[in-house]
Amino acid sequence: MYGSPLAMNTLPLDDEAPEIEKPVDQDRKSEGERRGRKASKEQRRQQLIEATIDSLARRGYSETTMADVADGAGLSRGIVNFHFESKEKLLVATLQYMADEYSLHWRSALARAGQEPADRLWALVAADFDRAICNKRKLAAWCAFWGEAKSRPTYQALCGARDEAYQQVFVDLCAALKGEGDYAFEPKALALALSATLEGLWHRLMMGTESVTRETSLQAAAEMLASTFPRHFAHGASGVQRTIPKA
Amino acid sequence: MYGSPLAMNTLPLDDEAPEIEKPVDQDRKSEGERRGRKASKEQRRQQLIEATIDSLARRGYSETTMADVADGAGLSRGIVNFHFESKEKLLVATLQYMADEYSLHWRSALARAGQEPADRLWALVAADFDRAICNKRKLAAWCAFWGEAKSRPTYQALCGARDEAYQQVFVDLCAALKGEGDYAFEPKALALALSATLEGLWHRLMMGTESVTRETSLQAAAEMLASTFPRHFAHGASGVQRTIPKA
DNA sequence: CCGTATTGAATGAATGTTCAACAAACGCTG
DNA sequence: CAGCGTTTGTTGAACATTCATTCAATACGG
Repeated sequence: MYGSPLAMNTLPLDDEAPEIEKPVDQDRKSEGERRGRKASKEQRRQQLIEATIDSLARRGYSETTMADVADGAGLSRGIVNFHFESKEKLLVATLQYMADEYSLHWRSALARAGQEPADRLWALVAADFDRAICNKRKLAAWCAFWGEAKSRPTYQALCGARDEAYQQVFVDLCAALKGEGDYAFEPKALALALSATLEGLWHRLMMGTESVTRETSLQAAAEMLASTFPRHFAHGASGVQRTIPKA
Repeated sequence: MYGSPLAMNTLPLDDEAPEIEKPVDQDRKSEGERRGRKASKEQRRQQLIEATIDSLARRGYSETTMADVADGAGLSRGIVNFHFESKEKLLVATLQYMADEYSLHWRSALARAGQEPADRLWALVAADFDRAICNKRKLAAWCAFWGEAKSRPTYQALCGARDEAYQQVFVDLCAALKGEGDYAFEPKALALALSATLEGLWHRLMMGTESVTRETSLQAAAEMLASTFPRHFAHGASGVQRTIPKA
């Protein structure tokens, strides 16, 4: 793993106009100012991975070249083949990094949530729209990989960021809420629908068209929760008012 | 437009194991047997577009080559540049074809549905999981384009298959159902969540991992509808039992 | 026999990879 | 601490490959 920075301020959503550029430089600068020659092996790898994410976001998978990555990192052409054996390996390492970061992110959010199933579910949903994870740069990179995943087993395995473990958490939470609220749904099916909703909102967010922002996406997810679990969540514009603290 | 074949049997869902190969040959054979030399300009274009979808599904966007498309169509190398000016134009035409087909499909489903908002909403949802539209081949091709869409305005415009018109239909139906059932949700937000759910389920379906099939996806969507509109839909394994025919 | 569709080889550009040369840090010895 | 060899990181040019595009020759249909 490459020391993923998890800032994770869970709620302050604001506009994301300058998000494509800023976080990159931020990260680069803060991560040890030594650019010239020093910088450990891991730091160089990290630097190249960030440049790869940049390139993927800016030019898409098919137009991401080794030269572009190297230029983006401010290094020479041959350097990538030194730290990563090949382009393929660089891309796999990049995807691995993003998958690790995502996984760590939702697990961390879950760990910090309370014991109430409703709180935990909300924590998961909110985490998905956290700026650290959910910004145009990262979403675009994810989408670039998704596009290639079907024809590449290696990607396919890693692209299941919302993997089986994640899915199982949703199923368990849905089942718990069903018990508390006497709902009629089938937990497994509903859990699939819920996590698919988050994925779909990500997708809409990434496409960027329309006026879909992180705020409207989170609000849409909140409406869905309020409709699905009326005894646990209430409809409301900003965030979600919990209705029943205890079953 | 290229004469999209809309079979559209709305409900008979079965396993989709042989779907990747079969429909292609089916289409090709049925569309006028003349392969050798005849075949009108439009037919050749259609044939090449189908071969392009094949290649996108089989190899992904970045590995789709003109040679592969030509081979897949059983024609020579230079032929694509004759019927389409360039690779870029071929891909745009392919995406255009798929977008037209998708748009026609849901509009047609809506046209055949009754006047009841609940019926119409269900028709839209079911249409999304129709075999004609929702099979591994087409989904993989869609995903290939999605991956490149963010960095290409041309694709981005066409990739909004679930476009503003589609979204507006959802909003209107949600608003109508809200009036009928005295629900508390905000129609615009909920409509976004609903259409995102469909998109997310497509995504899951395409990734192919897990045991997500067209049946389980449709069931998940049905659970969601039943939870969201309890006065219009009932929970049930196969399909959806409508509860209130009239408001 | 004319026009049009089709072929397949040639061409040139783009790009991943290799590698010999170079430079900086490190360790060792006197 | 100075000197020196070794290891390790870095560079940029050369190379080989892949691939879209072009085009002269060809074959078919009307």
